[in-house]
Amino acid sequence: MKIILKNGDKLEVEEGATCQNAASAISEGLARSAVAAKVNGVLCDLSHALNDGDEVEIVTLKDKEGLEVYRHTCAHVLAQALKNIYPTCQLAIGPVIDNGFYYDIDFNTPITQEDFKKIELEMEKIIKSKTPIERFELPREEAIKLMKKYKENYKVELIKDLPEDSVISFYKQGSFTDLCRGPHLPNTGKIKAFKLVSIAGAYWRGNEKNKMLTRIYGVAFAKKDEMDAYFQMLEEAKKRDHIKLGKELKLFALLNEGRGFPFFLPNGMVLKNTLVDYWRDLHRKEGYVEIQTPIILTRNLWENSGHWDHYKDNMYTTKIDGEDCAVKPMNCPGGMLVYKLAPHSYKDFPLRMAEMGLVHRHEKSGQLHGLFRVRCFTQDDAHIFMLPEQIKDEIKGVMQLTDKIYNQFGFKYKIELSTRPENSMGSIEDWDTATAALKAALDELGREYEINEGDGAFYGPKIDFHLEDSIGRTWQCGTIQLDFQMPQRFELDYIGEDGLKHRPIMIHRAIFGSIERFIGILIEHFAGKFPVWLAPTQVKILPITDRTLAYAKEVSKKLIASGIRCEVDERSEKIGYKIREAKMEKVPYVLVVGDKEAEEGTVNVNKRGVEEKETVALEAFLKQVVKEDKEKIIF
RNA sequence: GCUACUGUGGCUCAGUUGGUAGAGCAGCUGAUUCGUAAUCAGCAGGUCGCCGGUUCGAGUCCGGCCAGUAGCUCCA
Repeated sequence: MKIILKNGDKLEVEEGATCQNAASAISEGLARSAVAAKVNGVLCDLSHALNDGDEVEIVTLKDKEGLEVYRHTCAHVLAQALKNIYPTCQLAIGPVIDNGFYYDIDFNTPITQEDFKKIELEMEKIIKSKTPIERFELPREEAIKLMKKYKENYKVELIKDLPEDSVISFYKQGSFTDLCRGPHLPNTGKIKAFKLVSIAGAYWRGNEKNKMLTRIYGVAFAKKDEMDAYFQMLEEAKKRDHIKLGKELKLFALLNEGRGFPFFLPNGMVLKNTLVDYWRDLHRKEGYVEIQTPIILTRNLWENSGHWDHYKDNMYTTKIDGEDCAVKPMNCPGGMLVYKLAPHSYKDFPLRMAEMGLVHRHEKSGQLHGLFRVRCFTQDDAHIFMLPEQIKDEIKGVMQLTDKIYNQFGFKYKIELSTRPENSMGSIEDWDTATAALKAALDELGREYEINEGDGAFYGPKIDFHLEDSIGRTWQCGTIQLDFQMPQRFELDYIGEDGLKHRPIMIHRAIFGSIERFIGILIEHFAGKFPVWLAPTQVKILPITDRTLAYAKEVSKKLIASGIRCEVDERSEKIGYKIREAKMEKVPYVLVVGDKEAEEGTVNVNKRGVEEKETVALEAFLKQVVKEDKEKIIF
């Protein structure tokens, strides 16, 4: 028998010995840390039998796949523990997810988080027993019989969905057997760090018409300290929660009187307006024109756009003079009407039409969440009308603009390209040209991207941007979508060079996505410590005694005249108290002014996040803060 | 919408086995004029999410509703 063993360094060790399975092959190769093996490129158990000439690769907990095997085994240990404690519960599915696993179970007695301790103890017991995990296979009918014997109705249903002639694999650990594709750890003792974290309802097979099962979530890591780091990250995320900070920093309010409709308070309004100003300035420079279309429009428009048929449940409707109307859930139809106001020539293209549009959508109550999911929000929409040969350059332009904006906030991001789905509209040629143009734009810019085959909207291919915030979470924000539907439904046209009518190519794109949501992300990304140009209050001036109040006001006057958002704390409090408060408000610059400063015409600068304070001439400080505001510097 | 949990003054929370609410911060008034994360004193502020039930009596027990949170589903 000849086995070729590859370790992490791709060092090849040839073994002429008698390796029966992957485990023994690997043990010859000095790889104790193996949790699974790849035999000829296929992930399998360490117990997998080998044939002459097989190539075996070690999979450890450092590999993504290894960690998945580990977490999957955790799910089985959870299932076994549950069966031990609640013998009549029925198992559904127990897959691996980011950071851990879950198991969906049909309990006949309600369970709560308080039961976790008991379950975890049972899991510990199973882990300590180091029970071997063995794989066995059965023909389909036998498999169904076995699961019927165990009264696992969900498993029976799962097997019945598999092809007639398939061989079904099971994994057995002690008295517990579960239907599973595998692979798994060689024994339960390999699990070092896990914790059950939450409980939730989940529909069987994700369909809301089916029975709701109980889902138990757990996390699992190769080492205890990795798990600790994970929980630390969660703590940090909790501190940054935008709903909490929004309240503390008086940015916005969520009230019972307007569920899903956020109130923006003065501080939050500064954020919003600053973002909009920034957006407007950039778009003007990029050759966009700006429009505004009405919030309420008549039913026939929405019928024409297709929304009345397909989106009505999410739309707020009303009657005006007896005529059905709807509040816009999207800006496109209004934009189409603007396009149609006048005939267009190919010479008008590319026509870039932007709209900061306020849209309303009736989201179901359980889906609302802070500023992340609301019922009214502002989209930084734009529609670009163009010739087919302009697609590539326009996409490039939008990509570069997007890049500029995301960099402004220090976001890293990932790009996804979604291609034609099955139920697409428009000709295959159109899709091919458009998709090729999107690819060409990405390639020419040298951007890395993932392709989501068949994941485009039915009306066109799209590019999505996923932001990564300062603690590693990702958010879908920007999108560039080609739309073959709207121009057709609204019969848009232009006169080409040939004097004939043609249908324009149209994209819609958004970079922030929703201003409200983007603000929520920014709050969490910066943990409320906004860069100078965004900070609601940029400078707070603290007079040490009432004697220096006049000087403080003079300083403030100068700053305000230079366009800086500045406040004076006029209260007769001690300086320590004022400092504390200003710091908690996360103001970027706190200026302390006492007799000394008043006399010299200086300010004592306390920069956020910097321990050392410095006393500088007022003019010098003014120059610096104005520069930071204008140049939108991030720190 | 579904499942689980939560809901006490502006905020953060306490409230014992059911005996008609308590603190700190913030606010207001007064004193203090002080050099880098809380000066002192006083005052005011709540029909305990809403509705109903059990009880002599409910913030506390039961039911319904509303809202929030974690998920699920949804986001043409």
